[in-house]
Amino acid sequence: MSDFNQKQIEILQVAEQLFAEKGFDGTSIREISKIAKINIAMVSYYFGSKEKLLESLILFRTSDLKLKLENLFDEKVSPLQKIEKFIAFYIEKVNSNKNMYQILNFENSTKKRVLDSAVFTAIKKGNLQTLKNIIKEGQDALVFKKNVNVELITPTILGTYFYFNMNKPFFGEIFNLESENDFNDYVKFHLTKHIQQTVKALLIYEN
Amino acid sequence: MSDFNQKQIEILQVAEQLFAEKGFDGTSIREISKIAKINIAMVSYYFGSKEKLLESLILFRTSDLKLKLENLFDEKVSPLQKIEKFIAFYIEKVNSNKNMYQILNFENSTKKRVLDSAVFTAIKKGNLQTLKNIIKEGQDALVFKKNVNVELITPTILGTYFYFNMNKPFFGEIFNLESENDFNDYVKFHLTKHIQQTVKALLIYEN
Amino acid sequence: MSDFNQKQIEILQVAEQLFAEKGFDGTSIREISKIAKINIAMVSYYFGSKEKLLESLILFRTSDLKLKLENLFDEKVSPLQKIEKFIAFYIEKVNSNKNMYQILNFENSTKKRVLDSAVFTAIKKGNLQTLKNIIKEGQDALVFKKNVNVELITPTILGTYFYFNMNKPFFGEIFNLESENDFNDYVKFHLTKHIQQTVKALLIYEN
Amino acid sequence: MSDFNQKQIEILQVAEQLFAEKGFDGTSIREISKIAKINIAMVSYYFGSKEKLLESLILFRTSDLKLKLENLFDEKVSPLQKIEKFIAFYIEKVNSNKNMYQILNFENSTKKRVLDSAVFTAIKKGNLQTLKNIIKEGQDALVFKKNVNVELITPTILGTYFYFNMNKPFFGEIFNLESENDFNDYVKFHLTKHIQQTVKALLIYEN
DNA sequence: AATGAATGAGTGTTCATTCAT
DNA sequence: CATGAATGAACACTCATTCAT
Repeated sequence: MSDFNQKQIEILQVAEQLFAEKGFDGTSIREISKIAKINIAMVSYYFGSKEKLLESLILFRTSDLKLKLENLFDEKVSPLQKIEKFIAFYIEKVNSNKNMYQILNFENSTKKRVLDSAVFTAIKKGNLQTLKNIIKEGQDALVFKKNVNVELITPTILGTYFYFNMNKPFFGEIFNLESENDFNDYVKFHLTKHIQQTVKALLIYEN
Repeated sequence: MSDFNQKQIEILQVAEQLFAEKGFDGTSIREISKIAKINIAMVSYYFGSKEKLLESLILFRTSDLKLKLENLFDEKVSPLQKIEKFIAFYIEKVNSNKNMYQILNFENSTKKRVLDSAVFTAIKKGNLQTLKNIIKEGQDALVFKKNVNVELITPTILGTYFYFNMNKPFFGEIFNLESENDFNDYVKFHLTKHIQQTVKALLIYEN
Repeated sequence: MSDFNQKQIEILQVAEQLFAEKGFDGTSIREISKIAKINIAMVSYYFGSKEKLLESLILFRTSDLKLKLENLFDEKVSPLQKIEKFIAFYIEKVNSNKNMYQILNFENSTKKRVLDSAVFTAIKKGNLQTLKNIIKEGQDALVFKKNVNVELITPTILGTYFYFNMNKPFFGEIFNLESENDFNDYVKFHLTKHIQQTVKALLIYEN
Repeated sequence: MSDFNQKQIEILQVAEQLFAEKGFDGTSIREISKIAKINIAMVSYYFGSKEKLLESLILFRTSDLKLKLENLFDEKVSPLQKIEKFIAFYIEKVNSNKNMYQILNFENSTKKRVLDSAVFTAIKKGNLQTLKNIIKEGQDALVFKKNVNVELITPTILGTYFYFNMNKPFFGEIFNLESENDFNDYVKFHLTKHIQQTVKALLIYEN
């Protein structure tokens, strides 16, 4: 799937961690090389530059960001169940790639670097289309109402998750989440359910 | 309200803009001083250090971040209308302070700097309490259902907005928003409505 | 005449010396700052960059490169004497700026950097014109012959000097020149005379 | 004559070109290896080091630098004609090895590297002796005058050429030389003649 | 009260070279 | 015999900060 060797992958993993923790500009190559226990020249040697390291990292993780749901929908399940599965799947995917999403969210907001948005736009559009198909199916089956802004549902799904994640200390205090494990469990069992409830209500309730 | 002089305020405004655009680490004091047309030494002189400049900036803007809704709820309006107002008010506030929120969101995610979270926690808790009061009122009036995770509603409200904002290029393309004005109009008229719909559905619909 | 302060001038002098000795690329900012006993950041601080240091150096010395001969020719002297004076003056000027000429000669040959040749072209053309005027005068007085390629006389004058200078070790051995002083004396008394003889012969002798 | 294999010769040729264009320090092994389409390690492998590559290059070209005039002077020609031939031959040789001379001129001026001057001294002395023989012959035949500094004639011959060459842009403009071909033609037909005229005048004209 | 001058530490990057294979 | 992988040292340059005035 990727043509990075073991050393390169180690560097990418360290970089991912640090970029997520401290931002791209807040992370120095020296720091990466120190933690990854490699020579400082290796980053330039392997990736060309710090910026290209970021690009490589994105490339390395991009395949992980695509939702692979095709087979998920072969089965005979109701649109409602499909929505639930879609959300659970999406949140789980994002949560298990949270470092990468943290990086992308920030670097995307920044006007400094222009990440190759064509790739991401394509992924987003693909995911959006999947969602649209499910909703269309539900609307045709008269289960879902019609006057809903489908494009804004993804912001609600992911935005809820990201906001929760960005304010981890706050919600950690509120919900008494002490470990990374606690956090992940909360996401899996409560946050996901909340988002599912929210979206289902939006799709079903007429107002 | 604040004890910053005119020059300091100018610096803070430039810093806010640049920190939002390029991140804290991606912005140099040189750049700030150049744009603000002040001497480089002035930042350290006025604020002590770059880090303290950020703290001052947060302090300077913090009062803007508090929702001032007290008087809003004196009137006799239904809980549903109150929720709508609350959301509209919240989004409008956040959108008009988006640079500051952009900075806070990122710096908060970062493990590098520990912003004085006591202040923000207090603000967040205050806003949360306001929301809780409204919902309690609606539940008591049997308009809202009971099994809802109130603490996760703010993530839905703000998260939807932030995700939309962070992916401005994507949604700009989808919704054909060409100017900052178009964007603000879309937020005001469509995104706000979507969030209101979503939260109302969640609060009312039983599932 | 120049707007460089004392520290800057010191740096320029050290840079001139080192650039002449080791070439621009062979000289590091570290070395300059060490010898000039200044902080390494000062070069960038004062001049912007290493390349701009070179430009500043050229600017600093450019005025020295112009032949100021005007007053020299007010007097009633023969064209032959004027040629002799011109050559003596030119060689003396070049020899006392030999470091600068060494730098210019090399950097000019190099395709890497394009020194602002407009300035130098102007100087060269000015000097050439001075020479042309003298020769014209001699030709009008029927002292000098006509079929001479005036433009190639400067190459003969300066080229002879530079070749001698570039092969200092060789000629030092041949002529037993042991010190810088010996060298300068040889230039002043013998090389200059040789060049004068050469040019005069060329201008007078018919072949 | 040389024990360099084809690959080594290719490297030497590329190095010669680049050293002439950008100087020794301005040229990186990476660049050489890229253009010569060889592995970076090959330079060190074949030549030991970058510095030794330069030495090898000089060694490789040294034989080209010797004037092979022996057979030229078997014939019954006048000293004047011999001088003319000597100059034409010398200039032609130097011009066709101009890259190498460019390198030597610079690296010789530099105090950084001490090129094995014994070899060059020998060559120069040999060439000088040839010239001396011719001039002696002319003086004995009472064609040339006696009071001439023979050792300074080579500086005049080569210096004129080098100065012309180092200021190619300037003379290109003056003489309207647009291509390398134009330049070479000018050297061959006009510059050479000028130098011949100059030296002949110096040798014949009494002053 | 304000600033120009200056600096040490740190930045990303390139260098020639080495070495295991 | 030849080379891809790797590296320590050095590179030019920028950083936030200090300090004398």
